[in-house]
Order: sequence, then structure tokens, then C-alpha cells
Amino acid sequence: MRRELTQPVEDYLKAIYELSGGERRAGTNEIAERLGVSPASASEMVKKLSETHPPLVDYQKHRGAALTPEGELVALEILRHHRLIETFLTQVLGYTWDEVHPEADRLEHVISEEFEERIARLLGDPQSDPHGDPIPTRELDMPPAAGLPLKEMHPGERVVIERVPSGDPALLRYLSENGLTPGNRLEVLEVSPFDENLIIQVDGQPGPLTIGPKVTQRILVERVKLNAA
Amino acid sequence: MRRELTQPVEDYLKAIYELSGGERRAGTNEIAERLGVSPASASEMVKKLSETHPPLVDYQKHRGAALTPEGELVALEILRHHRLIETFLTQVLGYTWDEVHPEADRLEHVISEEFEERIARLLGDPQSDPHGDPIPTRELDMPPAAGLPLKEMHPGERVVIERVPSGDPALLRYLSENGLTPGNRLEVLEVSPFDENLIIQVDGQPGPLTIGPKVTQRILVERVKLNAA
DNA sequence: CTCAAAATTTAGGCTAACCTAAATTCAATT
DNA sequence: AATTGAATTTAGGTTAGCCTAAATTTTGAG
Repeated sequence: MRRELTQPVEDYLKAIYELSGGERRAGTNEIAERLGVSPASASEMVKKLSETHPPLVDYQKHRGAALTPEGELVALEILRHHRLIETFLTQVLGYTWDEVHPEADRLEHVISEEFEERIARLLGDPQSDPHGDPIPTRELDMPPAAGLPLKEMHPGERVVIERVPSGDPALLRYLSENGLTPGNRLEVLEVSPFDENLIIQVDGQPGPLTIGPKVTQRILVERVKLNAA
Repeated sequence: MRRELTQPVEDYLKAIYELSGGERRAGTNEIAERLGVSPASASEMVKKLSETHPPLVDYQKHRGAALTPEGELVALEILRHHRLIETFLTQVLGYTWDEVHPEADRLEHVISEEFEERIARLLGDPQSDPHGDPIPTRELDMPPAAGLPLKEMHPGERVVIERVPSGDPALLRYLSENGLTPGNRLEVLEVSPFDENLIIQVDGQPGPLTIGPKVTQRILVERVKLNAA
């Protein structure tokens, strides 16, 4: 049952998983763009992955791709690798937040079960990575995503940051410079009604920060009781 | 100057380095066997590597291959990766001695300079890996190989183990079960004149051990003064 | 409901790395 | 010096994953 999968195949499955989120299908173009290949290549590959035994992808012409249960297991395994590695790199090797992603993207395909297990133990079986992304369990169950978009919070509300978007190193540097890291807290001071900017006061930061909807949409937070930090 | 090299290319360069040791040329067949490919493939690849700019391999038809200075740098870089990773896996992740090799063979091709540097620091810039194999420095100088074959020791001599052969997990398990690990000491009790077996008493082991020339040839040791352990 | 734009697929090709089988060259002994 | 067996190379072919350009299908705007 455990086929040897190539790195490109694993990347396609991971991309489809991430794009299709819960239930929608991932389009050929989306997949191609995310992986930096031509739409033709993505189309071809997705078709091929739907013709394996068992199929890893459910593919219907012109309707995009979704993972089969088997494909999803592979994606979750890779995602577990990725997020454990990111956690390991920051906590054990002292990488900064914004450096871990490319390294994890390469390592995730080559580590053994042994390596996975050993770093998981060393880290105390973490449930989320440094960006707050949930880590699938050993049994490949994905913990439910917690948190609401910061964008939807109202003035006066005090929240703890659960999760930040993990793809863009420059954005990650900006976030950490402004104290916007998982576990840290902030209060929403004001919302501009039309452009949807938020003015927030982040714990431990000198002054308030104005931040736009592109970002606040993708920062997930949890409301906290109003006892001070 | 820093080309992107594929994993197979790096493997060929490493193989040629290890086979040609100091100065002899590596034959096509040897290379093929070590890498588990057909002689035809090795021939083809070696030729190709001699036609890059700059060439990585010095190749003459029917005379085998040797590394150019550029090729040697690549090989040393990979070897540094490999041996640092082996050290890291045993010391930080608690791998046993015989498990590290395959993992390192995969990881060595994908880690960044950053990763290399961070584990080197974490480990205190080790000069040899768990098998006693020397680790090239940051500047890619290979430390001179120390030690003499255990095979050449005489009865009554007391030695410290410097280095053991690293390729074969079963052999490594056998060696460690019998206390034959780098840093440990032993005394040669007897040498059988014709079959060249050695009878040795390893420190910390209950009784003496008889061991043949295939193995003693490849265990490197250093003589020690006769103060007890 | 039509039709152009967007999305997708098909067709035809490329490269890296491998293979087997056949040819060639080397080396070593008679 | 000839010859044979081993080592090596060449010839011809395969597969995975990518590409561009040319069809084709879907969709959404009028």
C-alpha cells in the first residue's frame, strides 16, 4: 500500500489539499500557479494521479481535482512532516520564523518515519507549528482549525493570536516586528468603516498599529476575557 | 559558479571521491556498483560530468574518473553534510549508530548552508562523526585520516579505537554489541598466524573476542600508553 | 441565448537519468 | 604477438516531469 511517491507527486497532493481546504475542488490553473508549473503540466499530472491504484485524486475533466481518502492521507503525512520540521527548526535550531518554510519544503519529502517520530517526541507532540498552523496527529487526524479572522473583531475586543499566514517571509518579518505572533495578545481600538483598516494595540508594543484587511482577514484570533495581560 | 546540482550528480561525485581515496582513478564498474546503477549509466554520467563548465570530473576513456578541484569541493561539501547529519542524528535525536546512514544519505542533498551551519554550531564543530570518520571543515579541508588498522597491532598492545567502517548496519550493530566503538579501548591478546584472526579484550566487555582480518583491516586505532583505563 | 474570454486539455517535444544488448578496447597469458 | 575475458563504451530505448502552441470546453456578460 505504501507506494514510493516522487517529490513532485507529493507536492501536487499537498497543493490540492491546501487549495481545496474543506470541500471545494482545486482548479488546474490554481494548482499550476501554486507549484510554479504550466497549466498543461498540472492538467497532465492531475489526470495521472487519478489513474493510479488506488487513485490519489478524484479528477473530472474541466471540473478540477479533489483528493481521494488515500490522497488525503498522503497530503496529511507531508503536512505533518512540514509543520513538525518548522517547529523543530525554530525551537531546536533557532531558526527565525520567516526562514523555516523553504527548508521545510525540501526536508518534508525525505525524512523517515523514524525522524518524524523522534522530533515529534523531542518537541512534546506539538499541536501547532510556529505560525499556529495545526499539525496532523500521528494518526493523521487534522485538528480542527480554531480562531476567527481578526478582521471581524470589533473595537474594544481583546484577543489572543492563534494563527498567522505562513507563506510570505516578508510578511512574517513584518508581523513579528510588530508583535503579531501566535500566543501574543492585542486589543482592537478602532475600525475604519470603509477601507476596513483596523487600529490595534498589540501587547508589548510601544504604540498602536494600523493594519489593512488583506492581512487581518488571514490572522486568526480567539477572544479573551478582559483580565489584563 | 554555484550551479544547482541534482541528487544523482552529487552521488556520483561523492562516490568518485570515496573510491579514488587519495589519488587513484575510480573505474566505471566500481562507480556503477557503488551507486547501484548499470555500468552503462555510470559511463554516460561520468562522461557528462567531464563536459560541464568547469568540468567536475577528469575523465579519459577506459581510464576511469577522478575529481577535478571543482568536483572535489562539491564532494567535500556533501561529505560534510553527511557526517554532520550523522553526528546530529545520534547526539541530538538519539538515533543508534547503525540507523543514521540511510537518513543522512537522503538529507545530505537537501539541507541549506543555514542548516549545516546551525547543526555544526550546536554540535560544537565536531571533527569526526559517530563512526570516527573525519568531517571536512567549513572551508572544506578534509582533516588527515588518523589511525592504523587494528589488524597490524601485535599481542600486548593497547589501543584506542579511532574509526570503524560505516557502511554496513549489521556490522555496526555487531561492533557496538562488542564495545568496538570510537573512543573505547582494547588490548590485543593474541594473533593467529595463518588466518590472521585477532583475539582481543575490549574494555568493559566480559570476555575476549576473536575477530577476523576482514574487519580488523578496517578498524583504525591508535596506540595508547599502558596506564589502565 | 450567444459568444468572447478564461480555463482547461491535447498534441508534440525536450531533458535527465536510467536500462539492455551489442560493440569495442584493454590487459594479461600463453 | 595472438587471443580471450573483463572492463568499458555505444546504440537504441524507456519513464517522469516539464514545456509551448494549438485545440477545446466552460462561463458569464450582454
